[in-house]
Amino acid sequence: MDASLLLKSIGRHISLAPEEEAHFLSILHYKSVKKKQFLTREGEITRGHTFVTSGILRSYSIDANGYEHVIQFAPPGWWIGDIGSMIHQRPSILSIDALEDSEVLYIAEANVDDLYERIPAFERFFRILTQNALAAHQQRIVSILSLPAKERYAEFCRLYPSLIDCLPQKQVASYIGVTPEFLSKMLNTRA
Amino acid sequence: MDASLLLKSIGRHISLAPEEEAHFLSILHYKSVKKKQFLTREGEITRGHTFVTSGILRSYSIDANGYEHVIQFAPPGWWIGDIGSMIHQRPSILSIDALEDSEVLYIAEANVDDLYERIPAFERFFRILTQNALAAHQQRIVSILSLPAKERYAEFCRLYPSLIDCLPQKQVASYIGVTPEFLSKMLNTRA
DNA sequence: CGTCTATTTGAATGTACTCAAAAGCGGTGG
DNA sequence: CCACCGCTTTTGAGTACATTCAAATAGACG
Repeated sequence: MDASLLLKSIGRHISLAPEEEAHFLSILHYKSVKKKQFLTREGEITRGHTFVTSGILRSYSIDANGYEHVIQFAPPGWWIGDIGSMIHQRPSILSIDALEDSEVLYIAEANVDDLYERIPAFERFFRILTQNALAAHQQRIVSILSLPAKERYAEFCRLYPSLIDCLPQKQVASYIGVTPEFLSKMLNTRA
Repeated sequence: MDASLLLKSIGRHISLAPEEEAHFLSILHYKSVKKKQFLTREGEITRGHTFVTSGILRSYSIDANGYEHVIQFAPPGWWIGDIGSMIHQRPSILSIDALEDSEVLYIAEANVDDLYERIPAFERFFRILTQNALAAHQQRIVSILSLPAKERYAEFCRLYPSLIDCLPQKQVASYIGVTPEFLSKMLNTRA
């Protein structure tokens, strides 16, 4: 279990005393998620705060017709989860699975409050993390409401250039909110 | 300037010593925003964390065709702002104005970091606040991507029953992502 | 009362979807 | 190493949900 990426990410916002770091590492769990395996299924309670160290995961909802809608992709260095399920301890409305063989580290929800008590700096860390996520979500809502499909695609390419060439087109279509057929036509129609 | 609603809201998550509360109140600014007046215009840097004490505000983006898209409504007891502009101190992509004569309290962005230093409990308060907002935004993205217009409207009615009968239909249409004409037809077409 | 904005209604249009089928691509096993 | 299988991508025809534009009606406010 290699927590170096996670510690580096934390170190960008707060500094931990050696014993604090040790305690943090002691409550960390490791999990391997092979391609197509689930980390969480819709209806389950979320496992906790999950950080991706390798591979790539996605969270998505399933609509009344059985179609999937991707809410987030999580390459290494990103956190993923159904935040509503996490904070209210209610069944998840999202499923999370792996698009490639992946590895994650997570903090069980049961340990999170204790972590905040012991090491208040984590309040700050997760505040910053959550504010960044909120800004991204807000931006996404603006895009979905304000931009036509073609520009939502362009924006996705701009924001996540490294994801574009490692994701199946079908997944990108689902993220920007169009059918795979429509995205294909869009990309193959000049002008 | 009546901060009782704000203090009550804070008290639900953290407790403050009398001198902490006094310090907090001392950095609070009051502003009246009359109907149709702006709190923030697109392109400006956000004023800071803003809490509504009376009236109702909305944040919205304007697309290439000049159409408005409502991101959030803020009745009394709610916070509002362009979080991206706030945390990165960059120009706002949202405009915020008042739908009714309103009053807000805000903390200037310049004082926020100092507030976190002096009273670390505010790290916790804003962490919780932001997590709740993130959960709501995530839910909204799921709805926009997964539900047809009719059900997005039904969900809005379910989530914000008190807003439905105090908002012009046009504003609700903008929030759920349809034109006012279409919402009108939707509501006047029996099943 | 007059003005301004919101809502309704209608007709024409367009963006994106559904369904179907063919073609491409990658992985796996014989 | 090639053949086959499953999944993704492409392409096409028909359709639907939602938009645009226009005009009439209704409400709210000074």
